[in-house]
Amino acid sequence: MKKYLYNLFAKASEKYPGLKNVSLSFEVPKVESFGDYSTNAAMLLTKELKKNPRIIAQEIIDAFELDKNVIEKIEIAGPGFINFFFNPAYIPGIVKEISSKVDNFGKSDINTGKTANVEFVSANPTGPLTVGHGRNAILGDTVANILEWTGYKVDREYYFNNAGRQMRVLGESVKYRYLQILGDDVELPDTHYQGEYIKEIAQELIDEKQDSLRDETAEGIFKAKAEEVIFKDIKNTLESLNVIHNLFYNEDSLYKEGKIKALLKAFGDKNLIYEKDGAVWFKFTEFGKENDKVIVKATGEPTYRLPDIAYHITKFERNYDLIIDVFGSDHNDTYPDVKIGLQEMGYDINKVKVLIHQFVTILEDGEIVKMSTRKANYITLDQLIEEVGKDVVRYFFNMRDISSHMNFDLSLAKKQSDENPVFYLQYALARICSVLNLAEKVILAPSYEHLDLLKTNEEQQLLKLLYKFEEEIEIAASLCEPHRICNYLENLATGFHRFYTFCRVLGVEKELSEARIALIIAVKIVIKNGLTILGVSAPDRM
RNA sequence: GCACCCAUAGCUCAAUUGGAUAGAGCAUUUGACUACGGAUCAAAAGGUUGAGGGUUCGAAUCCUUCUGGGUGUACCA
Repeated sequence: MKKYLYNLFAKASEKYPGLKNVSLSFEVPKVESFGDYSTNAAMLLTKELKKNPRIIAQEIIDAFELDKNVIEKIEIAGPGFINFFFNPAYIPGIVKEISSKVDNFGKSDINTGKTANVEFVSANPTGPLTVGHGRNAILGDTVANILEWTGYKVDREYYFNNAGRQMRVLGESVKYRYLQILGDDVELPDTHYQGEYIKEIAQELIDEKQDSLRDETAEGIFKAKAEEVIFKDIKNTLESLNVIHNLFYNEDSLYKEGKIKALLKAFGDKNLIYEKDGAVWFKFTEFGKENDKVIVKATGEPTYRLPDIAYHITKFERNYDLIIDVFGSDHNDTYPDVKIGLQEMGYDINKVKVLIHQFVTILEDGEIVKMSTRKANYITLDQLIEEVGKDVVRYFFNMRDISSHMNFDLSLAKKQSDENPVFYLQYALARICSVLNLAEKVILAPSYEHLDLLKTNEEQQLLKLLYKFEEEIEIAASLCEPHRICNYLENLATGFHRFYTFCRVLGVEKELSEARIALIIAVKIVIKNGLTILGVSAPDRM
């Protein structure tokens, strides 16, 4: 319907040239009596034309070539809105379109030919993934899905660092546990990783090598074993959420390929850095930041900023049209530095989109569960998946705007009650499938010949929702906001349930019945496609 | 102190990015199946969008000053 309106305006602008300068937009009014779509184009022209917007609106309407079979009525309302009322017989056409595209309905080609890189999770292998990582993982993966639906070719990338201080501490932690199991009287310092998983890794080493590792350094086999085991666990956890990265980028390769040194030299040539107290500092104060920051420590080791910038440069060198970083809010102070670095190296930082999601607060019986990997008093992502299931985890993390602090009430999620929107959607599907099964038994098939019989209020509302699916995906893609898909699907399911209670599919006259079968098949396809984007399964029964 | 984010119905959250009368679910109250799955539907009630000021035809949304929360503010990543 919207596409039709755009065409209508494009033609009208030949007769009414003022329209060419308007950034045209159509909205579905909140109130039904304001029509199916509405535009504020006339109001946007008031300043330019210095005329009453209602007069402008009338002039625009006069320039239209109208087909009464498509648009029944046009009204000017309020301060100058132009409201469009579509012909009810035109609206069911969407059902036919859906039936021909099926799994591809909702896909568009607005970004075909472009490539995107979505970097997410990127946790260093120091411990199991937390619930916070879960939000990150689901957000990144779903954004990637949405981008793919608009035509992007997407790489899902995981950036990690298996060197550095944290990993050293990890190796030491394992060695302490190893010695403890062997009966040595050593204490694990507070500063080290306290989790049970450390003991398990130590036990594995004992099973494999007994006490022969007593004199090995913590940096050697202990660290290596820990990394191997933990990374495998991380990948397993992600896989159980259907999150699969196709690229892994190790920070180490930046050093091996000399990219760190080269970048440092480039910064030097551009006079962006200086030495002080044996360290190398970047002049962030010249870019409005409060302090300059160290990028190479006195020990000669870079801080994370330098490799982060070098890493992002590789993304530019790999020619992505869109570069997305997914971070938790604890990183919100670091990416501006990276952007400054990139900008000074001459890269177009508009290609970089940083998604900062807020923290997840876990509530259990009304109590807040605080989380820290090192102190090990957290709920792991694995535990969460086990408690509530993959579908609920994926849906819950997707359904909120990323900028909102999210409360995840465990006791509530465990209940799996009707408060859970996942079941609401899946129930709609199950109902549709059930009706379709019965239809088959009485030898009724969908027919697209008499769709104009779909004219009750409930049917028309449902049909109009179907039109919006593709558009919602496009908006969700351009804003990187997966929660819009959830909102849309819940609306669609409501529309269906309402239709279901007021309109019988079976047991009415044959032509109407066939048209309604066609309608619910279309609804089923759209719900299924929506759930596919979210990574939630779409069962035929439940 | 400074930076970023948040504040909307009793609770958890939306609001087509500046649009017309701010919407859902839960909880509360009241209705609806001898027929396609009642994990459903209909209706009532619930609001000074944290407070004040500004911008304009029009503000939950933009600017500003407060208040209250979150996250950072390392020669950790």
